[in-house]
Amino acid sequence: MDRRNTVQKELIYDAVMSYSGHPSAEDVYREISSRHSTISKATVYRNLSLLAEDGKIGRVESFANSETHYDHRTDKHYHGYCRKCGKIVDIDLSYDNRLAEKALPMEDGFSITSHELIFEGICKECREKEKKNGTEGIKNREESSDGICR
Amino acid sequence: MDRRNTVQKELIYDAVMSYSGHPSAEDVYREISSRHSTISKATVYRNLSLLAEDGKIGRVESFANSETHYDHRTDKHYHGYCRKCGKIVDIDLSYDNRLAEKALPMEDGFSITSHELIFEGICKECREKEKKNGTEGIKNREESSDGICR
DNA sequence: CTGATTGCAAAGGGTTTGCATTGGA
DNA sequence: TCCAATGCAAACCCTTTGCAATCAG
Repeated sequence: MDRRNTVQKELIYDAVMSYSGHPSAEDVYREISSRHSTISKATVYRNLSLLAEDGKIGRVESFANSETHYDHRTDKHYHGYCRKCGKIVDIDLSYDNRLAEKALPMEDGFSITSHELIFEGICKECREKEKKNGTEGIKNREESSDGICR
Repeated sequence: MDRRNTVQKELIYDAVMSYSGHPSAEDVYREISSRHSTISKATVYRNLSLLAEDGKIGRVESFANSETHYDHRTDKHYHGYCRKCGKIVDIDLSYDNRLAEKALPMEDGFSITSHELIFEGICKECREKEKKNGTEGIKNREESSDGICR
């Protein structure tokens, strides 16, 4: 099952690499379809998976039932997750391989291969919004559809 | 918006507390509906959310687009996640509050409130299955529907 | 040529929601 | 009484899949 190069794959790769942040499949699709209007969402999903599998781009596993995000960085590092708008940010904390060695699964035979460390919090924009309208709710992810907090 | 006690809420709470492991909403629903056949899935989802919000039960945030799992433990601790069947296991590694202090968000104004550390790996049952039929695929989660690996 | 890749639309899973009804405080 | 909680079904979001057509190697 050898890989072939297609215009679409190229476009998708370029979109991720040039994206300042951590785009979701939807973000990549939106970005590309403005110019290449015939691209299909399925193609975007398929290629993001392939590219991540091949280590060409990074994948930020989804958290709390949100979307999967992709990353132009391919080195292991940690992420922060805004609990209001779902935005992903990079965290400056060196990746600690020894963590997996220290961890003892409490079930016989479970073997650890890697780890993910996610810092939950709130981003600047969402905190300011919270202050303004006194919103307390923890899931106003829809408020972010104005595009500001992404 | 004060909370009321209902038979259903009680049943759901009891199901989580007596479950050996980390049940999903589906697990809880299946467990209860065998006796209380009229309970609705929506009620299970709603109550699991309320109970977790009130800190009566724990919630294990979903990982890699799998289901959300719940926990009879309410103290902060880490989990392992089987990449083949999605099973959740407890990890014996003391919860490190200082991790959040050491982490520096690379975006201005992002404030961290907590963290999740997930150890990815493979459980005993899935490893043995892999050996047997030489399956290499990383997403045979359907194989677990036989109920063994949960 | 040949089979990997595409676009489309339909299906999938996990979860949430609208609404009339029920029932706890 | 009154509003939170229920059951049901439909809607929801994100993602995957089946299929015939296309296109890279």
